[in-house]
Amino acid sequence: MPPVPPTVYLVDDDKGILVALSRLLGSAGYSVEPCASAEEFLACHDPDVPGCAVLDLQLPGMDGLGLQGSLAGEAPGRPVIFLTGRGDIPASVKAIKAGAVDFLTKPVEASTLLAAISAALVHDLQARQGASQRRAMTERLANLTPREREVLGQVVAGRRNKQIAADLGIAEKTTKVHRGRMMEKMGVQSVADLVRLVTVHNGP
Amino acid sequence: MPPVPPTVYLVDDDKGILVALSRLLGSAGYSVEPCASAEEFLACHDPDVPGCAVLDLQLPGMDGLGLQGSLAGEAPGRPVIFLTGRGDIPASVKAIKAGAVDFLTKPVEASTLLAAISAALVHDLQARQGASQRRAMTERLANLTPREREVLGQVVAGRRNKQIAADLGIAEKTTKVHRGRMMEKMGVQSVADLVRLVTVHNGP
DNA sequence: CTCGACATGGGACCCAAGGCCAATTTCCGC
DNA sequence: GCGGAAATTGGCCTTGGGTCCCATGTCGAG
Repeated sequence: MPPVPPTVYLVDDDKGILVALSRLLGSAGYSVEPCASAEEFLACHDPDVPGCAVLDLQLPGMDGLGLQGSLAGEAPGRPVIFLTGRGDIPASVKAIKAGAVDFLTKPVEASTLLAAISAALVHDLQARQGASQRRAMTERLANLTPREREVLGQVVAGRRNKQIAADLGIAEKTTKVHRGRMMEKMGVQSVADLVRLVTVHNGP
Repeated sequence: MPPVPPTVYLVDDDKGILVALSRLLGSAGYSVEPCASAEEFLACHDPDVPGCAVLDLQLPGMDGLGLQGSLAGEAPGRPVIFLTGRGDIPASVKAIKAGAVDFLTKPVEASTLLAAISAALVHDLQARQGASQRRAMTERLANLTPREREVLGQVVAGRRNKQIAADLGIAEKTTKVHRGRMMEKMGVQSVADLVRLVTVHNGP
């Protein structure tokens, strides 16, 4: 449906699996990127493309969990689904705790894998939207002068202009000026909106 | 250290396990509540006691995952650790996804179990603190009159007194009265504090 | 040196918020 | 029906927030 179909990165050292899954996912409408190793995946991986990763646990070089760790370092974290033949419980627990969307075992039902991928893509979309909002926020923050940022903090903390002025050692009039320009640059009309903006940004 | 030591609920149909773990956890300073079945556990379970639950997967009657589901329905959700002999990967994935703190397999290292319990107790403590704050908030909300609640919503939304008055079809003066009493009852001095209070309450 | 961004404020003015005092109406429970 | 809580509104005054115009001073880039 979207103009840019989501990409599923397949990472497995078994060529047969790679071919079979590529066919399955391709016919499901996904763009597929098959890789035989973590290194190969990292080389062709574009964090800006929406999609998810389906990883085997056993890989030459860096293993699946290690790759998941690398991926988690980036933002927005690419959603990961594990698909492995010889997984054990500790590995599955570790993977899910580290944020994996699912942990499946071979052989896998096509419907199961597709459902997991669908869920992962939902996660990815939401993560991207959140990241986009956070970027916009960071940008607006960057346009503030140091003084305006200080005033922002105090306003969000619920301080009065008079108190802020006393804290900063300036006239109340001046804080009004900074405050007004800050509200303008942040694109909000009310303290309520400002607080929501800031807490949403710093929270998740 | 705390005057009321946290309780660890042990649910396992193997008497030997129950005895052995009771001894281990008792000597670690925990209060222990051994149960042979989900039903027995639910009967002696007091949600108000701080602590966590260590569940086997296979139980007579309701199984571990079912029990976890029941527990999740309550608030604050009692933290659950699974400890099982014949667990499989899908069960472990399901358990962790459903919020289990950990999923361990028998035989378990004492240090592993104790670490998991320690983590679970941290979760429990934080959940209790959050629930306590939410209760306090709900109580304050309950003390508001219907009108005050309406005004609360509009104020948090950043509306002006004049707009609120127009929306409610009343005089601006009246909204000021409601607003003042609402701020008083909510125990906040500024709109910023109010917004934080409300969003923290409705968020997590 | 000049320009622009930043910080600083004074004066005037307007609107918003809130406190104080007083009043009416409505509805509920005893 | 009476007491009381809730909702409603008025007037009056103070404080707070926000805007406009204007002015000064610093500092770094060009």
